[in-house]
Amino acid sequence: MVVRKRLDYGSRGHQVPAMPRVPSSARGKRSARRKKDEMSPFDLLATVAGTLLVDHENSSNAPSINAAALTYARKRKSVKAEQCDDVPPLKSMAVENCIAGSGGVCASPRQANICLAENSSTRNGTDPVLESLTVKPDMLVRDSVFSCTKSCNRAHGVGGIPECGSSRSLEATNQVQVQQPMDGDTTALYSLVSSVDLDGRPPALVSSDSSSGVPLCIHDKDRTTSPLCHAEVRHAADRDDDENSSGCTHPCTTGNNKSYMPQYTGDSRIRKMFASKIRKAARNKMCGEMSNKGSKLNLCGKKISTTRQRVQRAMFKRQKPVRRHFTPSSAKGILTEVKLRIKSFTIPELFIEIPENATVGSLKRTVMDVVTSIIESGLRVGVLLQGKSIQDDNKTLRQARICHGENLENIDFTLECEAGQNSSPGVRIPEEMDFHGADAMKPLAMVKCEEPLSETKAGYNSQQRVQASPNRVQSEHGSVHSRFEATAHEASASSQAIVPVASPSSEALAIVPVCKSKRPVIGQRRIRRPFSLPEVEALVEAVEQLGTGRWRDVKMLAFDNTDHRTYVDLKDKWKTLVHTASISPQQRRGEPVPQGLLDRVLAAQAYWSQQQQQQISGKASGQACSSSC
DNA sequence: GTTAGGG
DNA sequence: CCCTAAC
Repeated sequence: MVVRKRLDYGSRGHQVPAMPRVPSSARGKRSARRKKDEMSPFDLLATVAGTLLVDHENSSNAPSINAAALTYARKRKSVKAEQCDDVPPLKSMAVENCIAGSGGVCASPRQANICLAENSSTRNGTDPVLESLTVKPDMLVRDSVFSCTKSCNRAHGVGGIPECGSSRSLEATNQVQVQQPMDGDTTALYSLVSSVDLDGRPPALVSSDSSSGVPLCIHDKDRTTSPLCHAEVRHAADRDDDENSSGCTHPCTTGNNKSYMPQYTGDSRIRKMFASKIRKAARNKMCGEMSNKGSKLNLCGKKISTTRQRVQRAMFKRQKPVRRHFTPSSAKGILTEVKLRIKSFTIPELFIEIPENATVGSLKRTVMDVVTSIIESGLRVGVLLQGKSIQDDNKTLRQARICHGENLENIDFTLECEAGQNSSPGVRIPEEMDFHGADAMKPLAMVKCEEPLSETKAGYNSQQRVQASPNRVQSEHGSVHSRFEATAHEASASSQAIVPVASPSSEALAIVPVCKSKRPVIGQRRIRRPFSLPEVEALVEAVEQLGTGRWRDVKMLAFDNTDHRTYVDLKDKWKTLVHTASISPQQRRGEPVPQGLLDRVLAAQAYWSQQQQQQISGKASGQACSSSC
């Protein structure tokens, strides 16, 4: 039943999560639980997989692949396990590298950006998406070879594993050479890779997965071997899983998980940052997409029931996006697992103001927050085939020949932040940063460094300093760019240069990614833009004419051409003006407002309040009268 | 979409 | 400035 259900689940019946998802808490503890839970499903799956393979006409190679996949999965876990003994040191190293390599992506230039996003505390290596993507088939193959060799010798002869040139596999570099076990099997390999890498599923299941997924695309040469391999592999996997998981797998995945998607995990810091509904919405949206993708992936069918669920889970999420693009092939009835690579991941340049007393930790957090917010604003995926961007989203993968192994290596993906996509290189000044009217001419001082910062002030000031400009490369890392002003008052401190924000507490450091796009990034707090004297005058005058309670009209009358002042802003400003006028001059802060103006504020406030009272009373009396009458 | 008011 | 309730 279980198996069947799973089969039904996947369009091809290939992908079913072999194991019911265990509560996260439980998942964490793998070894004990795993053996018990996984064994039976595993057997079932293996059996089914074997059947499928046999039935499949074109799946001659599948078996070896499957076996390889299983082995791989196992190996990843158990690189250090006993099995490794058989494997030459180099190989084992290679494997580890590979494994780590998945995480090792960060090492590459491309991932630098991503790494940036990662939580510093966690181990750098692994971008979820990248990681999954990075894993190369070769690795799988290799591993599979080893394991297969060991467990089933037949696989060797059959599978084109031999080609894998084990020697090569050693590639000292994290880059794993892609070795195709057999020609034409690339697809299979890819499928294996993906299946293996995919969400954290137990290795055991992998076999079933691969078998299910691979057959169509792969040309299996020896069906017979498959069953055997499966069985053996499986066992090996079982054996090794526990140990392995703790060993190799762990480091990579764990690190990845933690580091990579903090935003989704509910990092308190981030939550704080995105306190508003909009922000939450944005995050939910992202998560929702992710989950959707995840489900989709599941449909695609990868079930690796290993002990590493925990670890892989994260990977799964990451991979989803990419894999998702390949689902079309499955629509045709063929599931093809492919290895994907992220050619580039562009994150807008970050401009962050750093308080002098900032700590490394605060800087990291700041960067994390910024990157998180940027990423949450959305990512765009681009597909490159042989370096050429594929613009036609409606083109089927088959049309693009993406589902065939020969072209898989030519496919790359790019990730771009939606927020930055429209922005042009260079400094972008958000709409909010635009200066309208007289204010624009004022010298802008980023921060009044000379001025002692009250808590509030510090907070505000610190908030405005981050600017992100996509695609822009800049050498001044960590420097603060004063693109906009914080206070109208004096430009003395530094009207332009990079001025560190003197904030009393590094904690006050807040970042606001700035996007040039007119539409502010969702969830981003607007920069503080104190009302200038002319603005205050205009406001007072308008209110004197229209009264309080007609803020929309006030806006249209006095600030119609000022986009960054909403009627809510005007209302708030009036509120503060009234308050300011009602307190002693010594208690007032900020740019002083002429007493004359404040007097007018009070007068207008009194007048219109009275008017409102009268209206209310009149209304009430009218109602009373009417009711009484 | 506005307004009002608390944070 | 943000957020929300209430219109």
